[in-house]
Formats: sequence, C-alpha cells, structure tokens
Amino acid sequence: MDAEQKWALILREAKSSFARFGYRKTTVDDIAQAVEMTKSNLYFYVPSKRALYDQVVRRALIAWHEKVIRSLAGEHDLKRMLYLMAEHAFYYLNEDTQLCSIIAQDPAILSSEQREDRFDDVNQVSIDSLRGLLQQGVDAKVFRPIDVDLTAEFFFSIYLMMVIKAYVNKDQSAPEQFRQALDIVIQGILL
Amino acid sequence: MDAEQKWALILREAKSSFARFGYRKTTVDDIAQAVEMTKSNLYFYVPSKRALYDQVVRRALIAWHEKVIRSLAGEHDLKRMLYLMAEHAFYYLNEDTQLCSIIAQDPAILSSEQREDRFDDVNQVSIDSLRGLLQQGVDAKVFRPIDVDLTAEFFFSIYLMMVIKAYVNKDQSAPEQFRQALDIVIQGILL
Amino acid sequence: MDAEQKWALILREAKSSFARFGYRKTTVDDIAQAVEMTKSNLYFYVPSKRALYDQVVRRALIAWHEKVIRSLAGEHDLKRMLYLMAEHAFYYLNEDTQLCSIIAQDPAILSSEQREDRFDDVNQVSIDSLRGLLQQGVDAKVFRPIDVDLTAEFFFSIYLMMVIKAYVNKDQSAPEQFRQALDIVIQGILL
Amino acid sequence: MDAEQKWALILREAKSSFARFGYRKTTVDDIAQAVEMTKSNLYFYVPSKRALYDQVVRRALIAWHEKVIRSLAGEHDLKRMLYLMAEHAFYYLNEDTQLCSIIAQDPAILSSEQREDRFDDVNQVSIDSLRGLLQQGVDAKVFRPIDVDLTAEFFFSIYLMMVIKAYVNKDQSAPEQFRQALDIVIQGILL
DNA sequence: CATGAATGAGTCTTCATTCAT
DNA sequence: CATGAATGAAGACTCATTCAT
Repeated sequence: MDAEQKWALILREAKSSFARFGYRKTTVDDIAQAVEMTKSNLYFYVPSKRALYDQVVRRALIAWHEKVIRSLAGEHDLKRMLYLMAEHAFYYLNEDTQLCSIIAQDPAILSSEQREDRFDDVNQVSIDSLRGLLQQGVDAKVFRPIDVDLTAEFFFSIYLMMVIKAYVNKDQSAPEQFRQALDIVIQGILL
Repeated sequence: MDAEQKWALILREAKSSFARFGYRKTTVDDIAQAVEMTKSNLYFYVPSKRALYDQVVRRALIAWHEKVIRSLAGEHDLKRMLYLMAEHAFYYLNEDTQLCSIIAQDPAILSSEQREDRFDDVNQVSIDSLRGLLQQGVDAKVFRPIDVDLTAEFFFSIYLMMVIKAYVNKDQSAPEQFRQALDIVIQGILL
Repeated sequence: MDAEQKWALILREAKSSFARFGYRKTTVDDIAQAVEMTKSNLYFYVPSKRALYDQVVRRALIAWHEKVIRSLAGEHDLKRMLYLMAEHAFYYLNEDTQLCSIIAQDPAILSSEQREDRFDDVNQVSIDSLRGLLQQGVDAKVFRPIDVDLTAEFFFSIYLMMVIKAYVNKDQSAPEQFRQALDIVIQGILL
Repeated sequence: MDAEQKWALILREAKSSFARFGYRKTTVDDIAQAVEMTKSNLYFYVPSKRALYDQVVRRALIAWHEKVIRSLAGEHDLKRMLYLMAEHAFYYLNEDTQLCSIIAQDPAILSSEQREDRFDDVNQVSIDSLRGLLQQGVDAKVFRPIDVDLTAEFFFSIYLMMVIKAYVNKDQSAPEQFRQALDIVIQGILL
C-alpha cells in the first residue's frame, strides 16, 4: 500500500470514527487502531487530531456540493432545477451517512457566519448556486418576487435539517417529509 | 435559602454554563462555582452532570412550548394561528437565548425519535399542537390536502432551525429570513 | 497531616526531585510518588509542574539570601563583613545542597537580567547588599576606587560559581579554593 | 560533497541547533533538516544524538583552548601573560557565541571532576596552562605564594562565568565587569 | 448539609531510534 | 548511501465522581 492509499485509508477511517463517536469522543487511538497503525505512526501522516478532523469534514462537504452541482447539468427549467438540487442534496447523503452523523454532532460545521472561519467558504458555494437559481426564476417571472438572499439561505438550511433528520436520526418518514416540504416550499415561491 | 431555592439556583446557573460552553466543556466545577458551592456539595443536590443537563434542557423545552400554546388562546383563524405559533415559537427565544445556545451545541435534543429516550416526549407535545392546527385547516379546506404528520414535523423543524440561526449564530438577517420562510411556507399550504 | 504540612511536604519532595533529576527529567509522577499521592491529587495542590518548580526555587533563594543577611548583624568592619557574607553565602549551601544542584542544572536561575523575569527580583536583593558594603568601603577609603556596580555583580557571581563547584560537583578542594579566591579577591580591592 | 565534508557540515549545523535550543529541545530532525538530510540518513553518520552533542562540544572546547594557548606565543612577562590569557579566553567567544550558548544551557560541560567522563580531559589542558603560568610567577616572586592549583581552577572558573554573562546573558556591562574582575584578581595575587 | 481531599481513567502529543527496501 | 515509515515509551494535564469527616 503506497502513501496515497494509506492517506486515503486514514481519511476514510477517521471519518468513520468521527461519525460514530463525534470529535471529542473519538480518540486518536481509535483511528490508529482502525487503520492498523500505531498512534505514533499515525502522527507521521497527520499533524493533529483537529487537523485531521478538518480535512475529513472539508473533503466531505466539497464532495457533497460538487455532486449536487453536477446533477444540474443539462437541465434548464428553473423549477425543475430547484427540485433536482434539493433531491440530490438530500439523497446524496444516502451515500454519505457518515457526513450526516458528523454534522449532527457538530452543527457549527454548517453555520455560515463570518466569525467562524472553518468551513464557511465551502458552504458558501452551495448557497451561491441556490441564489443564482432563485434570481433567475424571479427575473423570469417564474417565481414570486421573494428576497433571493434570504430564501437561498432558508432553502439551504432546510436541506441540512432534513438531511439530519433522515440520515442521522434515521427518521423513517424523513424522505416523505422532505418531499412534502419541498412541495410546500416550491409551491410557496411560485408566482 | 431553602432547598428549593437552591435547586432553582443550581438549575439556573447550570443552564447558563451549559449555554456558554456546551455540555462537554462545562465542568462540574464551573457550575459549582457559579452557585457558590463546592463541587462535592453540588453532588448532594445532583446525581450527575448528565442528569443535571437533562433537567435543565427538559425544563427549558417545556417552558418554551407552554408559552407558545398559551399564545394561541382566543384565536380561531387557522392561518392566523399558524402565524401566531410560529412567531411566538420564534420570538420566545429572545427570552431564552441560553436554550438556543444549548440546542445549537446539542441538536440531538430536538430529534423526535423513538430510540432516543431524552426529550422526545416534550417535543412531541408541540408537534401535536401543530398537527392539530394543520388537520383542522385541511378539514376546513383552508389548507391544501397535505400530509399533516409530515408537515407538522417539517414546520417544527423550521422553527428550530430559524431559532438557532437567529439567536445562536446571531445572524442579523434571521428575523427577516424567518418572515420570508413563513411567507413561503404558509403560501405553500394554502389552497 | 494538615494541608499546610502537606504543602510543605510537596515543596520538600519536589525540591528533592528537581535537585536530583533537573526540571525536565523530573516527572510529575516522580514527585507524586515521593509524597505518596496520586498524580491527580498532586494537581489539587499545584497548578502545574512549572509553577511548582518556580515556587521551590524562589523559596530556596529567599531562604539563602535571608540567612546571609542575618549573618552580618552586629558586625561593622567592612572587610570583615565582606568575608562574612562570602563565607555564609558559601557555607549555607552545605545546608541546601539541593538548591545547588538545581542551580547547576538551570543556571538561568541566577542570571540578573531584564529579559528574564523569573527570579531576578530575589537575586537583586543580595547584589544590592553587596553593593552597599562595597560602596561604604570605597567611601571610607578602605577599598580601592573600584566600580561598585560591576564588582558587586562580580562577587555575587563568584559565590555562585564556587557554590556550584563545591556542592554540585562535589569538588573536594572547593572550600580551600574558595578561601584562596576570597583571599585574592579581597586583597585585590584593598587600598 | 564527500564524507568528510558532510561530517563537517553535520557538526556545524548540530552545533548551531544545540546552541539555539539546547540539547533537549534540539530534535534530531532539526539537525537533519539543517543539513538537508533525512533523519534516517543522519543516523548513518552519527551513532546517537548524545554522541553528536559530545563531539560538537569537545571540538569547540578544544578549538577554544588552542586559540588561547597560541595567543601567548612570544610573550614572557608573566603578569602580561595572565592578562593575555584572560583576554583571549574571554574575547574568543565573540567568535564562537554558539559555544557560549551551549555552555550556558549545560554548564556541567565545564565542571572538572573525575566522576564525569565528559569533557574533563579537554578542560584540564587549559587549567594546566594556567597553573604553569601561576607556578612560574610564584617561583619568580612575581606573585604571592598562593596555592597554584586552587588558583588556577579559580581563574578558569572566572573566565567561564564572565563568558556566560557576556555572550549568553548578553549583559552589556560584562566586558567592563570582566576588566574590573581581572584587575581585582591580578592585583590580588601580586606580591 | 458541607467540604477538602483523593483518584482513575483517560487524552493528545513528542521523539529518539530502527529497519526494510 | 538514502529514505519513508514505523514504533514504544513517555509525559503533562483534566475531570467526573467518591468519601471521610
């Protein structure tokens, strides 16, 4: 196994541990054992527990957001795009339950504020895409003249919330609930 | 100061500490010092840190929910009641920023699942009220034939989310964002 | 054993450990074991290893200097006082070999500089006494018109040096060497 | 770069690191990086951190002492030679501040005892030269009938002490203090 | 009721040294 | 010669909880 593979393995197992136990309850030893390394050897690859955590989260967020953006390719109907975005943002987490779990245990990850300089940059990209969509809809008289900034943030928040419900809390009715929410919310902005 | 007063004091100060630092970062000593007791003496009143935390949260949630319910007294217009509920649920937290902070740092508090035997019962009361309202609206053909269970939960979640944004993250635009959200969402269920 | 006694015990054993192994090589566990406490319990009395060390050193220095000053009581012959001071400064360490050892392993303790704000204040007291003596001697035309500031520091340094030789390095000839040095040095300032 | 050059480079950089951080705080990695080698490769040239340190110190001490001895060439006035020796011993360290720094952080380097098998042999050479000078002075009735062994050691110690003051502690007044000391001390042994 | 004191089980991190390739 | 990777043994400090008095 070469260095790159090992680094990937570490990220994978660290993510798994952080997802299961949260940042605090995960010990560096937990991760080291998961990758079948000694703690000291793990520190050869990673500068600190915190840094590893940040890497794990950052990568997961980016992967998530990229997937969502890609899903819009080729679609031009704005209402449809909004649905698509929501759906993909939501269902993507089926493939990344761990990220959900991590978010659930550290919700600050997703707060888009100035004070926190953690993952704001990553999140902002998603919100920006959303805003773009809404603005186009308003301009095209497809959507009501809502405040796009506020609404973009609101929609983003809903995704997160539903995502947590569905995958972290394993609320069985979450997917349905999500569809219902989406229905209500899109209905609510249509002209 | 009698035992009851002391107990109240402990709850108050514990809440304050948990709000500021979160469960993990709050030490039993922090609380003991806040109530001007020794750690050991605090343990006379409280079985464990965890139990104290649970008490604090439970009481805060109950107070919150009760306040909201009371706000509906005398109102009979369903759409108006929905607004009222939302507004009060939202603005109540102005009076209890600490609860927000606690929720923000431990969002599992608000997950309504069976497995978690923490605060589900408390939350359920609120959701039930909401559901009742929605059901009446659907029956009276004021609202679209939405799924009331899912929608009740969805609305409840939105409250929580906005509440965190507003009071914990101190997002300045949160109140506006909340109104925008409420507008969209109620628009979205109207027949 | 009451708290005061225990605190004294800790200081005593800490001093012993620091003297034997030096600051770095002394583990908190070493000290804890010496006082027959658990490490955690030791931390009940002491904020940190560093703080404990500083306390130990500071107290030892103060005790040393006080003893020397007391030895001059009743004497008025300046040359004789200089001898007395030297002798007592030197022989006192017979009673405190540990301090020597500590100094030998951390000579910065005795550097009287502005940058280091560690024990400068304590050392300065001794140097001041010395300077006072020299100044009187110069004024009284007993000593040559030497620079009292420089010479006070020089003499102070010689004490330290000899002290280390004698007690730390256990150089058997140190006491004789010290007398020889004293002889030379006092001869060297006499008019 | 051949092996010899590499070895010289290692010694040079190791000295630099030890001077800056002291033995303990210098990591093998620090040195390896300074010589642009990997840690492992460094171990090809050096048996252990300790051994490297000892080499560094030993060589520096030898260079220092040789320089001092050379400075006496051609001079025959004993009092003058004593001055010369002192001056050169003192000012040499201007050219080797690193050695000073190392000494300051590990004063045991200069202790001339039998038990310590570290640098005693090296130091002894200097002391021997000093003793020779003093003995000649006593024999020639230039100096008082002092104990040459004790005095040689005493003088040697003074050099060291002043050297540390001047170059390590960067005491601005050290050179003056040194002259004052030399004045007193030589005055003190003159017949 | 109240408290000072005690404790055990962690936790992260560092580093000299080794070794297979 | 050179290196990436591995490791063991430490070491300082924290904290919820207990208990004798």
